[in-house]
Amino acid sequence: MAKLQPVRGTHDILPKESIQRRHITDQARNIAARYCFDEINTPIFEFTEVFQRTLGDTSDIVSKEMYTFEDRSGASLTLRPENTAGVARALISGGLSQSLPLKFFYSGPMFRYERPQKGRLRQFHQLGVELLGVSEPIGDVEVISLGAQILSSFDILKKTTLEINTLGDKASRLAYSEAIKSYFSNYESSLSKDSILRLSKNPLRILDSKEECDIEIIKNAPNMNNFLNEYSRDFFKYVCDGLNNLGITFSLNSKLVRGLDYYNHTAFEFTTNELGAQSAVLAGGRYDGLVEAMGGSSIPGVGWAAGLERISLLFRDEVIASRPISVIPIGVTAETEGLKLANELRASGFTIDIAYRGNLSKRMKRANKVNSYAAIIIGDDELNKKTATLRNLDTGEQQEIKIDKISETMEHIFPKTLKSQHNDS
RNA sequence: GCGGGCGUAGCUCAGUUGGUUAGAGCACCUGAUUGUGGUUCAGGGGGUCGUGGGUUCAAUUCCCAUCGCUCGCCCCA
Repeated sequence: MAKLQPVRGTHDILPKESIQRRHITDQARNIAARYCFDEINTPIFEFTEVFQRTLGDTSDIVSKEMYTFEDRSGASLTLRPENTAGVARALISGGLSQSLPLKFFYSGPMFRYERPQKGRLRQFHQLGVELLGVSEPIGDVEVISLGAQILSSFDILKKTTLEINTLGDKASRLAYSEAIKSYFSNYESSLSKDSILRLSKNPLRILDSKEECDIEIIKNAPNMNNFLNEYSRDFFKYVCDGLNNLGITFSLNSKLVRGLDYYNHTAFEFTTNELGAQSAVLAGGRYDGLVEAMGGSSIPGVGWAAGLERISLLFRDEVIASRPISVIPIGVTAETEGLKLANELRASGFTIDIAYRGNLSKRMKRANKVNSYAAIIIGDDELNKKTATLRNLDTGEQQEIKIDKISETMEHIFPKTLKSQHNDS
């Protein structure tokens, strides 16, 4: 339809899907809370610099995927393409570094100007965690285990594979980067266009390439392991041992480099092959240099982000929608009484839908359509007797109840579990 | 940014080798049932056939362009 459409790569999240989304974020937030990660909310836009400086000019995100615009004062702003930079900025601008270590959970929309496809949108949603101020590898282990726990709670951990790698510390990474650079320089004429560019800007990224011509050359490239210094090697060993200790299975993937410049040491991805071209469900790593690069003091960090849409695609269980009680007034006086009654019941915790229009039959149909488990009918007969007719829509049983005692009576007839059955997520 | 596939009712889709008023199922509305839902039956509304142009006596159908969706490349959650 050439009518009003949402902007490309954006979607309306209708009630049915919203219920599922809320369930996912609520559950993730609760589990993160058990690890003592507290929720943080940062603005969805920042000064462009915040992302430019931290993600690195060579990253695809900065070079071609950011939603950047000028506001009325001429400042360059950018819709956040990810949230780690925003959290790091909050840490610096809020002076939070006084109370390290800090553990944050977040969820919300992110924006990247990409070609939409399955599991990839221009406005998408991530939830994630950041652990700041812990340079020890135990932090990596806990953060990864939190991710595994969350995936497991949706019963989708089994659909994923945890891949991990180490990029080493700064010194190791630098040494390796040099070696890679000189190795690939020998084959410059055979490399893909992208990789030739990477050669000067960010040689490690060549290892990530999926181009036929590159893959041949990558096979014999120097291995990171040979360039790790002792500290980096011990660090990674601790992480691997830690995961084994917790019974978290993983596979080593030395090609796992990660797109963003600020990563060092541990890099990991929970991947799946059930999402078409997109494989990463939850991914992250350690970013010890980030806060400093942004102008703060040297504060280490490790964290991950998960794609809500991707989790949602894997997590197919129907989340049960709410079941209300329908209040069905017939006649003007009954409507007045019905509104009062509905509000009283809502105040005591019941979920009430009012059937607005039509004769009794129509309003009963409405009650059935919204899946009510009971109907409270008020008409002239009832008004005269100051009662209401309560009909159980599952059994068809019907009884008269006194209007002035309706809340207590209802609480008595319907147990708490029924009353709030949809409010538990 | 680059490639492939697809655009017919709110949804899922049929259809036309170019030819009167374009179909089905589901959904929606009305009635059978003026105070009793789910099932059933009868009827009804809803389409500029994505948009613009071209070819033709005639285009939803063929051609071109464009927009959108979708899948993939790249990259990422």
